[in-house]
Amino acid sequence: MNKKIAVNSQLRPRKTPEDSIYFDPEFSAALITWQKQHGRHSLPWQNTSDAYRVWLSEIMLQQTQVTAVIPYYLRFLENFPTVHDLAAAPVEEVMALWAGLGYYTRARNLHQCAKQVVEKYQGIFPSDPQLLQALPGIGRSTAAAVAAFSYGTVAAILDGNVKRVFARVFGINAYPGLKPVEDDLWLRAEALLPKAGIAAYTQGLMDLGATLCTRSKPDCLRCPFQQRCVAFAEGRTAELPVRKPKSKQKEKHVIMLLLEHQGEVLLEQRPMTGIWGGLVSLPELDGMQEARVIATESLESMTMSTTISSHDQVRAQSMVNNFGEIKSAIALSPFMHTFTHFKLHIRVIHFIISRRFEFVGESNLRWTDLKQVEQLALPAPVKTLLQTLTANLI
DNA sequence: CACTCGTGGGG
DNA sequence: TCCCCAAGAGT
Repeated sequence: MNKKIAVNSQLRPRKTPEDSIYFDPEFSAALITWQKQHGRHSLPWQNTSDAYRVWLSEIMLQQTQVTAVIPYYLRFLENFPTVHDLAAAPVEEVMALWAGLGYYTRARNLHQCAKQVVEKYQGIFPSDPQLLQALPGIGRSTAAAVAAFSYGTVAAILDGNVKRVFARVFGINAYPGLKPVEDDLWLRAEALLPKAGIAAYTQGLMDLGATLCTRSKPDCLRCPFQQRCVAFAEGRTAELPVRKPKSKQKEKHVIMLLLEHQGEVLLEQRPMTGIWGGLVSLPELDGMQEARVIATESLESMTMSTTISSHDQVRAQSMVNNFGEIKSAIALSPFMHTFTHFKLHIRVIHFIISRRFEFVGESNLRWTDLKQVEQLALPAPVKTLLQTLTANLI
């Protein structure tokens, strides 16, 4: 008896949906039918099985809404029609095209991934999700989506849409971000996979979550799962999925130096790690040290407090000492930029100077023509600021 | 594994 | 104004 089981498991080394207590072929059948009739069919990255386009869209859509992605996707395709074009491009160009879309590690991984696909796979994305997942920027869910849409490989996705749909349909009473809960959701996702029609099924999960099973005001009357949905039956669509436990918003402060000289501004390449990693931005002083820059119209009365860190003090003083004649020093209105995990209070001091100073040795600082703003990988608020500055100069 | 990493839109 | 969070991955 035991021997027979062992033989069976050897013949079927991989777990199939039938093995799971969550197995339910009617789920996928209903979803596939719905998707074909009511799903989305004309998004820019649909109606193609080109793995490059599928992959590009999936990376951009990670944690990002469709409406935000569309212009970036089209721009990338124009500049990089194939994975070979992307792989051959300088990383600065990739970063510049990505600027504004957020999560900038995605852009560097995108570029690295393109290079690896060209080198290892002759520019042809593999169809095996495990091989895809070994590439930078491609996780379990993205690997499955790319394989399914490009090659019809049967593999499970588990994105925000799927988590929300499952949480409601199956009445999951715990925050989906918790490890054990997410593990259970993966088991369900695997068990519910169809034998055929994986592309329509995968698209259906996304479409259902995006168009009907939205986080607020879900359109349950048109939902193909209304009859079986736990949340609908119990009137708990507003409570499910369980919200993320809120952690207190941290706040940070920073002072940015906007040094301008004859249509040029001083910009600094940011380190690869941390916020806005790898982007170009304005030089910063650490505002957490209660730094105070008192900017006035006259050079003589411009002072900087000594309460800032020694590093920043040296940095600021070296700049100030090299200003030459300061034509004007104006503190712009402070503003705030909100991230997922904290708020950044930004104060910008705008100096217009008469002499452009240079730097000794290696430096991440460089003077840049304001006309190049559009081609630079700038953080969204900094880009807005510089665009406003440019507009006012005209 | 809990945390980090952007931005824009909706309620 | 403020909070939530969207086609997640890397550490």
